[in-house]
Amino acid sequence: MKIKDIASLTGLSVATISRVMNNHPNVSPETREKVETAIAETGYVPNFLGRNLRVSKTHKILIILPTAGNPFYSEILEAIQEQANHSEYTILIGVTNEDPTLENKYMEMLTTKQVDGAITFLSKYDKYALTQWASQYPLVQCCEYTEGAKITNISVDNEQGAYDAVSYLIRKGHTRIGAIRGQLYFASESDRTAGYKRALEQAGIKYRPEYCHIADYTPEGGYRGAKALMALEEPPTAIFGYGDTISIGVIKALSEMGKIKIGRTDGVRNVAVIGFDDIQLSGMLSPTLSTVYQPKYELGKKSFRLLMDQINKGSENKECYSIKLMHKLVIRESSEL
Amino acid sequence: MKIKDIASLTGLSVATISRVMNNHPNVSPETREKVETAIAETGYVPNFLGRNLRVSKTHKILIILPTAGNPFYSEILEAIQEQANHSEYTILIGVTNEDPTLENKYMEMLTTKQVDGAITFLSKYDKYALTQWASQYPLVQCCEYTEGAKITNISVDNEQGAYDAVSYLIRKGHTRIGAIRGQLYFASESDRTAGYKRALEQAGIKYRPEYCHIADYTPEGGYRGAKALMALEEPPTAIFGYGDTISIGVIKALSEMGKIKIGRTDGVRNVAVIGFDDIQLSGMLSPTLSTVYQPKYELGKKSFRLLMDQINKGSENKECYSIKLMHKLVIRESSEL
DNA sequence: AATGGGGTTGTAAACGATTACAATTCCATT
DNA sequence: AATGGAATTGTAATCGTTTACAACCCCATT
Repeated sequence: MKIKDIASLTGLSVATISRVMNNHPNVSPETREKVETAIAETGYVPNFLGRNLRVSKTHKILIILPTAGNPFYSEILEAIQEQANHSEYTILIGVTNEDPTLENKYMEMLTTKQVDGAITFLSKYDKYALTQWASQYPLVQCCEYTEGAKITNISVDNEQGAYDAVSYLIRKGHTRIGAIRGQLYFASESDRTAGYKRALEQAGIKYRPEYCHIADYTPEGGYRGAKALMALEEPPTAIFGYGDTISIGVIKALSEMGKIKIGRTDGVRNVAVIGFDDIQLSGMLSPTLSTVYQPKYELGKKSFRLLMDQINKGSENKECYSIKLMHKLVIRESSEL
Repeated sequence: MKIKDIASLTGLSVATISRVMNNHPNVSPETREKVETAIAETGYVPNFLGRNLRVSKTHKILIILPTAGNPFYSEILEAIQEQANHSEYTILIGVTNEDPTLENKYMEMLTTKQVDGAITFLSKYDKYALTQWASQYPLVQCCEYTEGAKITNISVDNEQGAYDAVSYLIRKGHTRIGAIRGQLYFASESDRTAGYKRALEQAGIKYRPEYCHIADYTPEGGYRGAKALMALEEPPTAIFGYGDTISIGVIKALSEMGKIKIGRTDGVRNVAVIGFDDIQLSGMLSPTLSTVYQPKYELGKKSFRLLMDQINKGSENKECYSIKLMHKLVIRESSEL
């Protein structure tokens, strides 16, 4: 069942059928009526392969994620989805697992016209390559940025967020503050490390490399990281996790070791924990997790909007925006016990 | 830059270029060489819109999810992604939020040839409509099934899983067992309820409707559900959550109310909690969550394989399979304190 | 009655690839 | 030298739409 069939069925031309399908104004009410009943009777739906080729649009956008498991991304994704549902766009998801081959494969979907644009959550691109991509295709970078690349990006101020978190711990009297960071893969990470160091420095605390542990952005990573930190000769009295998923594991490890206890009465001091992201789960842990809030809904919504602007604008006027949204330190129990 | 450009550049015909692109055997080594260098020099990549129309394939498959936030789905998705990465297929994700309009919109992507097949995680379809879809397009139903529909589906035995969990609680001496279920939307839910009832009945415990609370599949849902159950005149001594995300909230609520305490010494009996799914987080809670394990990796992998079989098989031989994978009761701390 | 113009419809050329089928070349065989 | 057949290449149709342009009809105006 194709447009031609409807044409012969109604005795009209394919052009007219097409006009009805696309709500073109110049169709007489009678023919429109006739065509619509024919469509309804036959259950005809247009083939997008033909349409897409003709108009050179796919109405699909690609979301490139480093990993599928992190709830932080899921929550942003949810916001993007919501926006997409209100538009005529469908989202496609590509997970790279930090495999450069896959990263390229997904970017190539732009050149091969499989998608109209992309939102990437990666940052370790070559800045020249990235600028090149961004100049040719609708593309926005979310939660990350690549130093020196000309591309629209949107994120929080990770340096300041980390600074705020660590400064808070210092104000609470901590001087031995551990950190559990990711695999050095993201710009957001370097920034958080910079903020961590700045806070220490400002308080006159010297930075100790052994306090900065490298792990996955997973509870398991945080769990192992915390165990390692606490095994040091002089273990930290507070641990800053670079993601809530990490801090979940930190809390688990500390609880297990008796370094965290709710309603403690034995006089021992609990190890303080602070995270980053503020995923939904954070309020549901015991103890609830203090963390740096990222406006995930806005990050997702705005990314989508920025991408749509680029898509609709066409190739002229290719200016790039670099947008910072506000983070917020959220104090719950884990830093207060 | 299109195939024609490469053709004129090399002085060959488009057919030959196409043959080189698709590794057809009948191309002389010299021309192949010549074409390949031309392609490399110009950076030509084929336009998939043209190709897709011609071969009537998109190399995309759609995953239809009820919600984006549940880590249970994320973990299955991860498995599907892994499979897809090894194939030439890309996955597209549609989240319905239980909006029937969206459900239809996504299913229509099959008829409009936007995707080659779909994996759906929904169950409340009209069985005739679903049979109709499944007979016309590659389609598999994952984690759910629709009674009476002819469609390939794969899931665990939810009835037996719930039965095992509740029976275990009964063996541990509990007789007042609460349940927190979802919004009556999934077949898996009805099945779990059936298993819950069967276990009670077999032990001679009468089913009390007020013990069966309805909530969202979220920590917040579980949190509120647990508070409601504990507010009953005769509160339950154990709570079975229909998903780990629910049970996370249950644990939170109970901890807050002092109904769960790790290393309790006051002689009070803790309320037991058990979940369903076994998401990665479950081992990272305090207390760790006892639950019914679902083989998420296999569910994802097998779904993808089953879909590929259908896609590759074409329209002939449309037989449906109904596959049950094994669940497993995983006992951790939350049921043992 | 001729003219002009708005509204409606049709004709046919795209879009960029793949692929039957036909045509050509090249060699070995007779 | 003529023939046949395999290997290679080219021609042109095709996939299902959209859309510029042409064509037509109908009616009001002159």
